[in-house]
Amino acid sequence: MRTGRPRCFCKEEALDKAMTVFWRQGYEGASLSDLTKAMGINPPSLYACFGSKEGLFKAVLERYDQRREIFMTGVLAAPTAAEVAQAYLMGVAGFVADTSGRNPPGCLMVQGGLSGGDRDIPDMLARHRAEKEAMLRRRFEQAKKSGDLPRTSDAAALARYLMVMANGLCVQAVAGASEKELKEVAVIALTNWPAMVAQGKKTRVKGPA
Amino acid sequence: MRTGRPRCFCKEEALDKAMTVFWRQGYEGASLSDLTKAMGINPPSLYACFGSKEGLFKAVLERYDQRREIFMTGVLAAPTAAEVAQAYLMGVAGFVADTSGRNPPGCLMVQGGLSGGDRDIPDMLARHRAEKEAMLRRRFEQAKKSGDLPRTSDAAALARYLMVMANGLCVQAVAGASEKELKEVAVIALTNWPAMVAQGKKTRVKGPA
DNA sequence: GTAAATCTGTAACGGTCGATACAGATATTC
DNA sequence: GAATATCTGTATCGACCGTTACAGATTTAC
Repeated sequence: MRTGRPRCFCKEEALDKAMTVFWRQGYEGASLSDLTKAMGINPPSLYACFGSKEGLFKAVLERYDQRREIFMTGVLAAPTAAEVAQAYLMGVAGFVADTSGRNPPGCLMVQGGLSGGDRDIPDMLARHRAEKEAMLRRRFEQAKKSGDLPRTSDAAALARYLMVMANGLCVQAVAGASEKELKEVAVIALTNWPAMVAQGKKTRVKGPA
Repeated sequence: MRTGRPRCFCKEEALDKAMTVFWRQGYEGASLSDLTKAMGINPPSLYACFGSKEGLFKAVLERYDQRREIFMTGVLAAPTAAEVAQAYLMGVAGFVADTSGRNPPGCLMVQGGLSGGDRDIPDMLARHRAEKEAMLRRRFEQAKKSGDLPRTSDAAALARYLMVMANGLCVQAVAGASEKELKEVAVIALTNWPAMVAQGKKTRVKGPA
């Protein structure tokens, strides 16, 4: 066992508290005093455990990823590409407009910071979002191979479309949109799945304007 | 004429310089020294002219609105609802991924700040985005009256869908997406317009899941 | 001309930022 | 027990934040 005085707080609980603050106020908007107050610890404890504010954020983001991994795994396991798309968008719509009060509105990967004094955090978040997009793209490529999606369809563009929708839902959610309103949008976005998957062909012919 | 020493800088040019800083770094990420440096003036000049950092931001946002008004007017003047949607999304896709280097990527109303230490600026920006959404909604309501859109279609949901897309495009743009990639997404989003406009009926019957 | 008004640059304000020095407390190791 | 290691709270660090006091410069009003 490790020597010295043991830690007086639960690391996971502290991360959850910090997550809420970053989620609601963004990386730059979350001050150290906001964080330590929410986490119920003093600055030296925070620094001993996480190294820096950025280190804390990275740990929070990792934990966030772990939580969302369950969701993504379920989504990708849907039997068809159409059902993947539906599960993803409806799931995101419900999640970002969470009415339970357990989470702030939106998504940490968006609300955490799109811009800032330097690009470190925005870039980090962009990489995490790109990773999710890549998961969807690979799932759609697999659907093309299995014949679920036509060969002409553009897996990358479809994944990007879903990601744009998801990010847009985050923006709308933090502006106060209700779960009902966001799910209406998700339904609209999913309505033309048949036309969408055929879009790859058109794109190849005439390209985007 | 006004008495006293005249101002040594052009107010409009200074606002444009400040706009770029807020656009790229967000409200909180833009420090006073960033702003005064970009504007080429000293703090007292800034405060005499704009009152405060928030006052400067409001003036910048007003100027931004003026610039975008030309775009929105053109979009709303399109003959059909389908063409309005196309003009809007393709226009936004081109704008937020601006390759000319004249503007930072994304949109001031999104990049300016989704979150923060307090909600003043995020709320202000949300109101401005909601205003644009309302313009689209009113245009679609008008299209319903003129028979361009079926009576069953949901003008509010269609406008919200376009807004979600536009905001998502901003997020994707600031993460480095190219104009080509964003326009591919816009094309996909517009592909199922006929199915989308009929969605209002479905929604009324079974509601969003 | 003189007075009044406004803008300018310098220089600094109090406050808060993220981050730490330090000493006391609490554990393991021997 | 003594030695060592780690965590804790207090109190504070220098840096930068948004903001402003002040004196000099430049204009109009009379």
